[in-house]
Amino acid sequence: MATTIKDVADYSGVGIGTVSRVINGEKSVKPATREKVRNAMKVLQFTPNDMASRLRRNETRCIALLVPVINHPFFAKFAYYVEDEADKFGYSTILVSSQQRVQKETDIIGRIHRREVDGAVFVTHFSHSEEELKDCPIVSIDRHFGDDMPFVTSDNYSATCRAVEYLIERGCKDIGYIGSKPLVFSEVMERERAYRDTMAKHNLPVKAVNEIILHGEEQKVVRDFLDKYSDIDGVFASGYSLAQSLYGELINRGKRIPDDVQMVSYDGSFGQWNNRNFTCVEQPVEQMAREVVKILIKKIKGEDVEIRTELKTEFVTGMTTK
Amino acid sequence: MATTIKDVADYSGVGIGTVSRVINGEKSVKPATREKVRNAMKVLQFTPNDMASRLRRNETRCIALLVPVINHPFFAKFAYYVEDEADKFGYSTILVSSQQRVQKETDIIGRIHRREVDGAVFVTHFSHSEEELKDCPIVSIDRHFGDDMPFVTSDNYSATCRAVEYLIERGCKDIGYIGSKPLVFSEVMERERAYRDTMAKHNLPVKAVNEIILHGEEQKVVRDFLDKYSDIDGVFASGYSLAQSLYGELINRGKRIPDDVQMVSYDGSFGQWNNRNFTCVEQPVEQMAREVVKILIKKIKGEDVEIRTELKTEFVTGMTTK
DNA sequence: CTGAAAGCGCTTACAG
DNA sequence: CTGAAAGCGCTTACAG
Repeated sequence: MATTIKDVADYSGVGIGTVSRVINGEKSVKPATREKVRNAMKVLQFTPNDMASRLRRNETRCIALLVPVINHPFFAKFAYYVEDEADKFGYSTILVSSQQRVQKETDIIGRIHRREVDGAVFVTHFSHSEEELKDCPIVSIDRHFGDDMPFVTSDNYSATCRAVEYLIERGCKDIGYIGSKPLVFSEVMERERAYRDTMAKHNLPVKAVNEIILHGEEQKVVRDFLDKYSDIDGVFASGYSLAQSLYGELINRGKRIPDDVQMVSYDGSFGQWNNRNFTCVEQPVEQMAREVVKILIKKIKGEDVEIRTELKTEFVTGMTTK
Repeated sequence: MATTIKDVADYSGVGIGTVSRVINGEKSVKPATREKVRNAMKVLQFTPNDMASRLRRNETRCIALLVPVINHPFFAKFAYYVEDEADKFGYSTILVSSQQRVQKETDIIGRIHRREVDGAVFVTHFSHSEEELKDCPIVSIDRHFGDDMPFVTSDNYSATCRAVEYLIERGCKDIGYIGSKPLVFSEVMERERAYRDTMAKHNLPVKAVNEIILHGEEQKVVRDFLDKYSDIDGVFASGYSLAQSLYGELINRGKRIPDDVQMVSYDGSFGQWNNRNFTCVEQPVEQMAREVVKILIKKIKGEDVEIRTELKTEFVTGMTTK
């Protein structure tokens, strides 16, 4: 049996309440008593049992982080900062890769209900009933789940306008758009709208593909896109994986980048893993992660939070445009 | 207040013990009773409280995963499979990126002691006293911490011999080695030994740099390496980040790969993020992750486990060799 | 400043 | 097959 607060109390000749007070650093303990207890803890190598205090306090000090996949540069970087920020507040982060399975997402809601975690950060695709989500402290990235679930997003519309305008400035006339359509309403949809609006404004033809794409299917969609619009001289890719696939496929088809086709993507600069720099709209991943954690913790504590938080992207020029 | 087992018991007119038995699927409950209880649970929207059962059972059903950084392709992929495998056994995975801070590593040991997690998977650099590690269910990758801590590794020595032999077969005469020296004894050290042995066997000169390198410092070490050994026509890089840096720096210096310099690396194929394929020794990341989790769970349950588990790598030829 | 006691929501021998 | 009771290791009014 591990040593408990009771053992420490007996050893130091005080009550268990006093030991608890020392553990929790309450100042209402007489210094002499505190020392006695501290000493006993050291001698007995006592470590307080978290499970017990959690039960008593009714808080787990854990949050769940749900991402579609962790081995993807955007999500990995995001996870890195979520964990770091949560840690600052004394929260642990439970990692869940949904692998696009709705079941794993729903599981998280169960984990909140059964008090395995206090709340969750959702980066995902699926929809969930408002009923299920009721009273669950969840904050999401980009997606809207019901009216009172907070989310953090980036300036999708204006950033995409800027990116498409850039292609036009660089001389592109036939600009394609390739994106992945989310399953629930998401700010990501603003990207396509921005593209269409910009094309309309310049009287340029729309060449868009925007489908539901699961991870791993990018290749096929990219091929279909290029088969359909073989004459493009510019393209906006809504997401890193698509941009990667597109780049590879364009090279395969003998296109030179940026000479024959110029590319801009939403997310594309993950320097640590890739020496190539795409011209891209860079999301403030770190800031988004830290913000989402702060909002979640406020929500867990029952404080009021903003429903919508929009953060600024940065436009980064790289080797995929002239 | 959330509904508890007591509410369910009252509603269905049974004792709380019986409700508990139904929750845990014990077969010793009369079907009629079971139905009554099930119904009550549904009506009252009861969800069992995990914190309580954990305390009572003295198990958290959580493991911690410690990696130096999560936003690195090897660790991210590894994390993906660790989480997936742990989930199969009903365990949640708490993610911790140590960011090379010894403090965060030591913290994990504290988390085990205070029963926040049942055990941990360690992928890391630092050393810890045997005292601290005593009785902690921890399984590591590559590193040896004391004699009774199990670890999973790959066939570092023979795989590196094979890789260096390959460079020799391809005509290299001046083969460099660049690696990161771990802070505690690690199987990774076998790579350098393999390189040196192979060079000796062929009477070729040793041009090795093997330093303690923290993430983010690769660039500098690579530059120093290339300054010192500017005449190499082949190089073995012990790790993905080093290989990436090396590749970039060689290109910067006007070298053509593989025409001027051929490269082989340990880890280098992370297709999902990188269209370039390095010639490399590919570690069985998935298998390593699943194995490490299985061993950890056995250890948590007090079963006997092998101290050393070696898994086979695969040699993959790519565009960095002739 | 501190102790005795109740209670967090479960599980599990024990007895029937 | 099932209930009453003890107990997991803490925290926290309450009373002094």
